[in-house]
Amino acid sequence: MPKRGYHHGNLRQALVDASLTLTETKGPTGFTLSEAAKQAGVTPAAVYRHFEGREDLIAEAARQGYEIFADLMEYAYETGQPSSLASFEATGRAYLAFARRYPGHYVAMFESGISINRTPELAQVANRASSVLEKAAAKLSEHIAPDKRPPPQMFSAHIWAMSHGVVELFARGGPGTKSPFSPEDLLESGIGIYLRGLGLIDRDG
Amino acid sequence: MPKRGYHHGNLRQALVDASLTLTETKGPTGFTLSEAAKQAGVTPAAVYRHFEGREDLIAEAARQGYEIFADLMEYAYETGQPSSLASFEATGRAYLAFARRYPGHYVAMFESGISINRTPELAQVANRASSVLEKAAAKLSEHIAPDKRPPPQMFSAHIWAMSHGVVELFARGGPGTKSPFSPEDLLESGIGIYLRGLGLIDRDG
DNA sequence: TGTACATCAGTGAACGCGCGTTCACTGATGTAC
DNA sequence: TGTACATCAGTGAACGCGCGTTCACTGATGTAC
Repeated sequence: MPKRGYHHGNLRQALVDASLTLTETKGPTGFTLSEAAKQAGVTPAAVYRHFEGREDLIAEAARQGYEIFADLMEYAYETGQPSSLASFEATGRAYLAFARRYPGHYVAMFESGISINRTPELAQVANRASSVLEKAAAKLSEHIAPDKRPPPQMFSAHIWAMSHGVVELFARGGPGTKSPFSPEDLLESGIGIYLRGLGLIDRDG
Repeated sequence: MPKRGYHHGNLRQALVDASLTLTETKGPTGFTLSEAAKQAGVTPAAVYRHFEGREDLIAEAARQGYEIFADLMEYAYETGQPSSLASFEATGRAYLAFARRYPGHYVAMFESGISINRTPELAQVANRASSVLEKAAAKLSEHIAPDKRPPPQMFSAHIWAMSHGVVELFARGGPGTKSPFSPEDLLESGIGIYLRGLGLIDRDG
């Protein structure tokens, strides 16, 4: 329990949490500094004790998101080991699982317009997340004959794109919401077909 | 040439065009009714002669986007005929080409938060666009043995997701911008590998 | 344990701003005779 | 062709609102003696 009373106790994190709830329920536009402050039970001015301003607050929410995201990806990767195929598939699933479970973070990271290069710290943690996927792709590509092996960054990009597309179009009330397939099924089958195309899964597997 | 003078001549479309330029240069947040009016050389109040309000203006921009989009997809489809494979690939390329060439429309359609179901008219034209892709997928699936044929809506969804993901992450200043591959190459190769996975392209093709 | 004092997290009032929207109006354009 | 009139597209002033941000302040908390 945080301390109560005149001093909040842990206002900084409470503000981040409020921001996440807001972006989650009202979308990236719905978030305002004032509303976040109000939701944390505090005056808008109090925010400036902990953040430089509005952008800084969103950036911190995004940073925490990337942190969780990178952890999740790393965990998924290790869960799949020692099979590089299982590792790769697990990271794909982890992407969607993250979007589902941390929608506020997801919006802050990908839809709030915050630049990855806003601070070195943010760039670094974002990079950690994507390098897990690249590592998984690199390991996997060792199973492809060198002469017909596409660059691993290329197919990690493909999987990232498909995952992101599924999330945006089919999992977040987007234009594809009326699809008869669940986002999970869609991504699972999509990755499956793709890996078959790389010759990494049996034609009938 | 539109008429000049006190009466604008074609203010309605001028406002839509101004909105498109704004969303294109400043993102979905950068658009305001007042700014669009200003850019069209007119008072904000004048907008209400032609639109119900802010939302209605964005919706019209999106509607025009879907119209162009659907036309482009249909044209791409026909260009590929009689080969169903060529048709399918062409529609995928058309998606990215549309995003490139009509960035304002793209934002209005996919990032402005406008619901596809805002008006029946909007829903209908959006549906026309996606049904082209579904038709292309259906034709293509005839070349797959019936017992191992996934539902055509499923793989049209896969291609749509990958296309959208490539656009958002790699073609619009997103987090993947530092990728060494062009969005076009990424999408082309991604679709290629995917179609190989469906058994529709030769392993070495 | 008690007192004096420094620190600093949060207050509350105020600011300037641009927003979307409304309203009564004006004056250019189009039409009837 | 000229005049009277109806239409209606755009004006400009005004509105209430919530925003992000600033500032001098206050009072709770922590520390030194």
